[in-house]
Amino acid sequence: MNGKKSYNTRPRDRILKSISSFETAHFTVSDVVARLREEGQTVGKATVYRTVERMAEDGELRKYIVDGTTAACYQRVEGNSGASCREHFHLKCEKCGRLIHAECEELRKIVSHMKEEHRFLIDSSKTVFYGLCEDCAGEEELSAGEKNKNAPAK
Amino acid sequence: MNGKKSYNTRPRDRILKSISSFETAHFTVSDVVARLREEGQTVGKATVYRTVERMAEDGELRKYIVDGTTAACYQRVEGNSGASCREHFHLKCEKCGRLIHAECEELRKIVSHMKEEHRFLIDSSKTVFYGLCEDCAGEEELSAGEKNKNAPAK
DNA sequence: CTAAGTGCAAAATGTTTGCATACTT
DNA sequence: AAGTATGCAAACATTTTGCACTTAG
Repeated sequence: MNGKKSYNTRPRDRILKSISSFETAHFTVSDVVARLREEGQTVGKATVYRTVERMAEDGELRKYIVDGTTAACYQRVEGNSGASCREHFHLKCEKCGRLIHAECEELRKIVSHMKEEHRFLIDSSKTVFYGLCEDCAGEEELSAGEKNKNAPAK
Repeated sequence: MNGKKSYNTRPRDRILKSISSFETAHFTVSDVVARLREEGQTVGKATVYRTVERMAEDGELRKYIVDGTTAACYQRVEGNSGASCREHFHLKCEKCGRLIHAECEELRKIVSHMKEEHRFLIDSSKTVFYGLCEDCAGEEELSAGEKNKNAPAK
């Protein structure tokens, strides 16, 4: 996908395996390094950066910047094949920091709607909904009307 | 909004003025420092960071992380008057940086849907949809189907 | 043999923090 | 006087890069 050959080396193999072990979850470069270290395998983080960056360029991983202070997150792209690509959004709780994955028809509709009516092409991989998760929003707020929308600031 | 008093100091005044001068455009801390320096005014960047960070907490500025390698971007929030900003979303063009305001029934629906079905309280004032605006998305992409979702990589 | 990959440590960013000093109220 | 703010430099965190060395094809 990138026109560049890649050699099969032991470090590369380890890194790829480690990335696979994250399944479809998010991970950072540090996560990979840490996980490998736990298994007694050492790899230079520069190599991890290089590997992951290339994979992102090749479309095998998706790169996210979830929050300012946090490191870049990567995530395996599943079924990276055009039409089957799911609209996948993220919900980030401003209070506890939890990152929730949301995949649903409503969200898919929004993408179409924005395209048709507002002529704006949403990049769902970069879009994050901020707000309060179930645990952090009080029960009252979740069942209440439309008032008190202001979340307690960070 | 923050419960903390703030003193009127010369550096603070300069920073506020500089931020105002960016109108509704986005800017980084370096931008502010640079612009001030051009005018022969010096301020410690730590002070700018502190000022801007607090303003973001207070809801006067909005903080964006546009890209991994890029610094945090701030942008003045217009009409930051509590309830009026409800159900009001922003669309940010990743290419030209344009910030578009969107207020529509569909978006309002999403808020309810997320609350009812996903038990997540969206904070619409902090949520930004990233993507491509009408001008930056090619005509083909806007009328095309679901293929070619990959934005031109960095 | 040649192109590509690796690891280390240094450099480059971008942001935060400790602290002594200065300013506001 | 008490509470904030400031600026500097050092501390931090993340990512990139230069370079000598190894490895795959």
